[in-house]
Amino acid sequence: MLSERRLEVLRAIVQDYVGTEEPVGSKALTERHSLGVSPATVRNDMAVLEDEGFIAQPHTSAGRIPTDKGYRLFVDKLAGVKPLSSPERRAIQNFLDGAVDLDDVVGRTVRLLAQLTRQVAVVQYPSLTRSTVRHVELLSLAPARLMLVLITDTGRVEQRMIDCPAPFGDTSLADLRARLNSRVVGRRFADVPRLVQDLPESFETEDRGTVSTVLSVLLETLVEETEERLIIGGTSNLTRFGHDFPVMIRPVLEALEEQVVLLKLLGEATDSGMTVRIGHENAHEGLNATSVVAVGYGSGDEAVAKLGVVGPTRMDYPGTMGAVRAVARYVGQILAES
Amino acid sequence: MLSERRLEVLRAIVQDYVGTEEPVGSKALTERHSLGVSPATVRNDMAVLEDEGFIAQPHTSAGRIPTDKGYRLFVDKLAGVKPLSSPERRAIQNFLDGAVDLDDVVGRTVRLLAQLTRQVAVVQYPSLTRSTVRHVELLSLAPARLMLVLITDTGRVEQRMIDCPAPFGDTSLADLRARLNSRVVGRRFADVPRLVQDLPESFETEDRGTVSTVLSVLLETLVEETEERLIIGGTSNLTRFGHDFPVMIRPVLEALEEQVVLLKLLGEATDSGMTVRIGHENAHEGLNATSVVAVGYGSGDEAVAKLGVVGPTRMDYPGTMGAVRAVARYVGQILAES
DNA sequence: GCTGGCACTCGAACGCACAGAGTGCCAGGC
DNA sequence: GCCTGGCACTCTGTGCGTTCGAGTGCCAGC
Repeated sequence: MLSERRLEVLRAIVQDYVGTEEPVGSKALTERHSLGVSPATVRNDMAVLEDEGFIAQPHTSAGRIPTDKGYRLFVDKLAGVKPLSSPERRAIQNFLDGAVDLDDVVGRTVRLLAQLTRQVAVVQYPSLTRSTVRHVELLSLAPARLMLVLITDTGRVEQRMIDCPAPFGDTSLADLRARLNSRVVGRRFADVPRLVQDLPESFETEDRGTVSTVLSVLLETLVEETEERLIIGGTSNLTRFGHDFPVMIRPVLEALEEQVVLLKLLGEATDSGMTVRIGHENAHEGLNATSVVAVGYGSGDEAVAKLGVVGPTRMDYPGTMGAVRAVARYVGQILAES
Repeated sequence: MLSERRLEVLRAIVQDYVGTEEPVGSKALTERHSLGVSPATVRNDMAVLEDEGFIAQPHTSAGRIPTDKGYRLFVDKLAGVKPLSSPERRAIQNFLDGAVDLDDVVGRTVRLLAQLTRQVAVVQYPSLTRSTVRHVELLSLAPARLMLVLITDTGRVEQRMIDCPAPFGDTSLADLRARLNSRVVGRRFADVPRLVQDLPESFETEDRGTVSTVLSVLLETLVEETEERLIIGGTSNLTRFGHDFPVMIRPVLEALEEQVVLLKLLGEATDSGMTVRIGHENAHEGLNATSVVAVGYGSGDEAVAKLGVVGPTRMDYPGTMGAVRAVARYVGQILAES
């Protein structure tokens, strides 16, 4: 186990490196932090930290920079989550309160998060899997053409066109609409299939085909839309990445364009609490030079989706974590209110 | 007026520079193009072209590169639109045919365009202004709470919650729904306000407040949603921008994040035909080093929205224009079918 | 176990010379 | 009048050697 002072040295190295973006040497360390010991002592400590793999030298006779393992220790043991200042909190609340609908909430959230952390923000739309049904509507557009509209408790609306196998009368339509709603409103998506499976049987033979079609489209929508959407923002912050950045930024932009990658990334984050993945801890190769800070958010006590930021491993972890957590909370509140 | 050969020299310069990304000299030009004259002659022509402002030298004793004005002449007079190969066309069609709904169409389009041109693609959602109403639906969620659903002929769906000033009976609701639809279905958004303005008068006094509320929400939706949405893709292509690109790419990413800027950009494009804005022709400062190729697309003969690409001024104009035009056409077809 | 001292290493910065590409201009030929 | 070959000139990019300084590792002493 590392001594108290060595941990302190590591913390100082991380803080300085994050601030200056340059390898930090023993002399600079003692000057900028009151460690109570001389540079020589710090050098010894650094040698140990390097042996243990927490820091590294880009080249002989340069200062040290933290390794992924060093950041990991920093995040786990040395850094707290820095709470936002109250002006900041007020600003968040004001900004999010102005949102008019779900798209707007998500859009504002991603901009806010990007601005607050000065990094790339990723916000997932509230998942349908854990949502409940607020209303199902069936509209007749033509004799054999229906539109299905599905409204969730998080305000999301999905619609689908349905071509019926046979013309479907207005009374049957009203009937189906009423029965559907009485069974599924307030229920979770996951429960819907079970709740509607026997519906066709209660209709006249001639209508059963259409009812089945409608149900299959409904179920399909539930499944398809479980495949989540997300939006990203603040990509221009990538330009502050580092000196050698053409080579750094390319794979990151590519990874960010692959929604699949991002969804997997957020999916890997634990449901409760904040997840920080540092450098090579990220499965995706293009993100090996980045860290991801993610957290779940939701309208109630349960997370319905996740949000987070992607930035260089050399990031201000306490500040970033504080911002991410605060934003997630406020978004949750907003969703609960609407 | 420039002689035929000088134009030919300009064309050669543009082509070579686009290909190699390096200033092109007189010797290289004569070697790679059969101009039928010697380097010395080409040098004289280049001197003239430079006097006229079509090309420039980064520094004395370097080759020439085209100026914005040079690209402008190239696009206007020297370059055709390069049609896509038929395998490419088939690929486009297959890719777009797989789309399941409007979001999917737009999403696929943007990816396709980015891939085809290897640049940043921008696709605007079909505008509501020129759309017509397919259906208006009113749902009663609670005694004094309604949901308004608006469906357009381009498949777009908008919904709004409405809190009524007074409870609203089911018969009144059905009545309002029927009258609304009979007046506005098939009509253009722009005409809707005129068509519904006298509706409240035909209802009982106690319902007039609610009817007015519903109408005002409807009109509000029409106006609000005229504020268009758009999506972008292929930002990682920016990394192929140039050598000195941190400084180049930053303002571009920032501009791309400002939806307002992009909408204005597309809005400036003429409705019919293709618009090419080169370098400083773009009003936005951050895009002074980029060119924008945009074109309208629509389900019928009229454009309902625009799409295009943003890339370095040093781009393959004929190829890009060909891809943009082809994609716009196929998207139009897809929209017309659905 | 901490400290000061010291020799050593290595990258960044600077100056310099050189090669190469490209130009402008001029005199001569068709 | 237009094109061409030749030539001197002007740059930039590159390679090389030197210097400078930050930072290290190690050691002897407290």
